[in-house]
Amino acid sequence: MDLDRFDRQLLNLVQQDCGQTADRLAEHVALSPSAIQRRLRRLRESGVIERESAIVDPRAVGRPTLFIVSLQVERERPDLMAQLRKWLAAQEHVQQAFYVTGEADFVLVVTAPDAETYDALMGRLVSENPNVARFTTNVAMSVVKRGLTIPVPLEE
Amino acid sequence: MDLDRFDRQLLNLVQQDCGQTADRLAEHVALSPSAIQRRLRRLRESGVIERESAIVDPRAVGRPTLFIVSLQVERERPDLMAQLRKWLAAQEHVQQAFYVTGEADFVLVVTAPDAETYDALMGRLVSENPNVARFTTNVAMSVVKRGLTIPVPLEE
DNA sequence: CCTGAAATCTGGTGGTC
DNA sequence: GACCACCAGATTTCAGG
Repeated sequence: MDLDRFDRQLLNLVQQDCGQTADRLAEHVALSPSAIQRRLRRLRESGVIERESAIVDPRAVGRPTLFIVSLQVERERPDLMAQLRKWLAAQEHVQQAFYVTGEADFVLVVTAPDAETYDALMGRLVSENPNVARFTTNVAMSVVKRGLTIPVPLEE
Repeated sequence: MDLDRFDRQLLNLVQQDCGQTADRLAEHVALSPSAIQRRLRRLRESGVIERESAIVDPRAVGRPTLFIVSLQVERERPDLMAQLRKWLAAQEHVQQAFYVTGEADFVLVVTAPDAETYDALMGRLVSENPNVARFTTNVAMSVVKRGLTIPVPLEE
């Protein structure tokens, strides 16, 4: 699917706020509201817009602590690697998981209400995934920025 | 602001999909649609729901590469620390930035269309922020999971 | 005071040019 | 891509618990 200038503008706007009406979006995109709606629908159906999600304040729901985890694994067994990926994806406390180059093999972003919950999770991680060699934890003392926004250039 | 069982259910649902109608949400929450709408509005106005955002597929917009960066700084100068935070928050390519304990001082998640763009950004990081001592980069080869969802327990 | 129900009104959907 | 008619959902108001 290729995106023209209008689609790109829409993507930038909708990443900031996907609750806006088409009329409101039309103030920025020089397109009629119905054209905007049709484009948004196409973007959703084609999977360019993966999901529309509410971002909640962690402090408000009593889940304040974020942990950044670097994970080293034994890479010999492809089946265990697949299992680990599945395991990570299934854990609700694991917000994000990346398979990376470098010293670490995976980098995780984990939320937990407290250190005990986090410890329990990591205990299960190592006991249920035999190819996990070791991990190091960084506790987030403050969140400087938080989002999944991807800047979309208007011209390719 | 304190949240009852219904609010907590709503937050979990709306983190998965904030485009749902109140009727649809009512199928899961045992509340009338109008009660749901009022609660959602309150959650937004009180800041429990910070933002509602579309999540776009990085591949679809030609910005496929994610970098995980560990940053070490000289911590002597509080003013420079504040400046660095501001700088990070202002960079559109910096999706996330955490101030952490441990070996690293900051962990960043950065998007870029290619390595050159990334290099240029990091060049500006060090030249415009004199207290940046060093950084190490991990390139994300694959994204196992990606989200900002916080599991909200129904009972406090 | 908060929840559920009815009426109004705004925004989204599909056809057509 | 814009215009128009139709319908679904959101907002407001009111009654009941």
